[in-house]
Amino acid sequence: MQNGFDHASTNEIVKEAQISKGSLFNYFNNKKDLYVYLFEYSVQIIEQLYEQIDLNETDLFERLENIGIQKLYIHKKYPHVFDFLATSMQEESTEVKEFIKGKVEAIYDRGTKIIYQDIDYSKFREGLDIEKAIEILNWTMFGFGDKAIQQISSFENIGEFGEQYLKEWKSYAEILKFSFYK
Amino acid sequence: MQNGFDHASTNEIVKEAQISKGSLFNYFNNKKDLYVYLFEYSVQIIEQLYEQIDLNETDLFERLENIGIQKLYIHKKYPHVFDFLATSMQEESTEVKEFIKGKVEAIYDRGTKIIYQDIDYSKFREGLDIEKAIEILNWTMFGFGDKAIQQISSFENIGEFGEQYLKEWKSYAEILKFSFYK
DNA sequence: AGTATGTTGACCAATGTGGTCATTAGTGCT
DNA sequence: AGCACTAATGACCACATTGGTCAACATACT
Repeated sequence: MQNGFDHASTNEIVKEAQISKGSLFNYFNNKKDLYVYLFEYSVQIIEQLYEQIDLNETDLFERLENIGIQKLYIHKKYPHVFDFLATSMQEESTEVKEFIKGKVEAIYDRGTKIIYQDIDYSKFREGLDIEKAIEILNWTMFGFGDKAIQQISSFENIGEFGEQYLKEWKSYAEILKFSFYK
Repeated sequence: MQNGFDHASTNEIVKEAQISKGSLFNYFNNKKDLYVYLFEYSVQIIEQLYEQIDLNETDLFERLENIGIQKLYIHKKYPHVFDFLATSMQEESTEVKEFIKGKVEAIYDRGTKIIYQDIDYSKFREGLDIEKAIEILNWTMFGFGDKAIQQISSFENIGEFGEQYLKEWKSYAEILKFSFYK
């Protein structure tokens, strides 16, 4: 995730993971296999997130709020999954480029499709460019998410953090609702 | 910028830069000197940006709009300056870590101090949490900036792009003003 | 004790590392 | 053209790191 495929040496990996070189190559035939495994693992985690989305919730803010919390919990459990996929998208190494090609984009596309499915857009005020409004909402959610992740390590109790996170987010959401909703 | 100090090999650098190894080490004593030069060069570019800020403009949206355009032009001229400093902040290499230490943060702090100097906050509606509003504004500016940068390469004429960029940004700004201003 | 499974790190050939320097190419001047 | 000077080159160096192997060891269970 930090260095990309070519510059991620197995020596560094085993040192960081505190396992021996032999053990790594006992479980994986080669470096590429390890990468592929990690990639597919990350994909699977994100697919799980998609499946947990409640499509009966038609309010956009509520929907995104739920996803945000899920994401937070996933990030606590698997801290590098999202970053790994994000960086894999701009992987330069010829050895894995072919394998990745288009896969991440496809997942993101599927994600946005699900996330915005069956949303009740009649709640938005007239004269508003809804697409742009959603972009703004997305950007502030990402921004807020990043901010939260930086603070997450200072909290022991994830549940407690989740509550405070939710409460704080609601005040940001309120500001945007003021402009977005009727 | 892509690999960090340790994993940025001089071989790769000269290949990418299309110069010979000898030429690189004719102008720089060693790899660290090159890094330090690049760092200070980037800092200088950003300082220039700060100096161009018009402090007589007290409207926050106008102020940020001007800075956004300046940033866009800088990005066109020096495409990696901002990314270089952003990644240098999380540089792990012991060889340059000490040199960077705190410098980037200091520059960012100075930046935010200047950017929000003498802003007329009386324009904001009552009951609004101004700090949070500014965060939202920042996040959407970053988001919009990223989006613009991805499109910038497809434009030949930077001036033309700047105009379209500005026009599009104004419609985002309008949505936020609806919530922020009286 | 014996077997099966998991883990280790010294070791390997191959490649890559930051850096050097004698040689060559290019430029400007007379 | 000839000369002087600067700038660019890439083969070369000693050494470090690379992905990957494998015989030896540790542990757990019957």
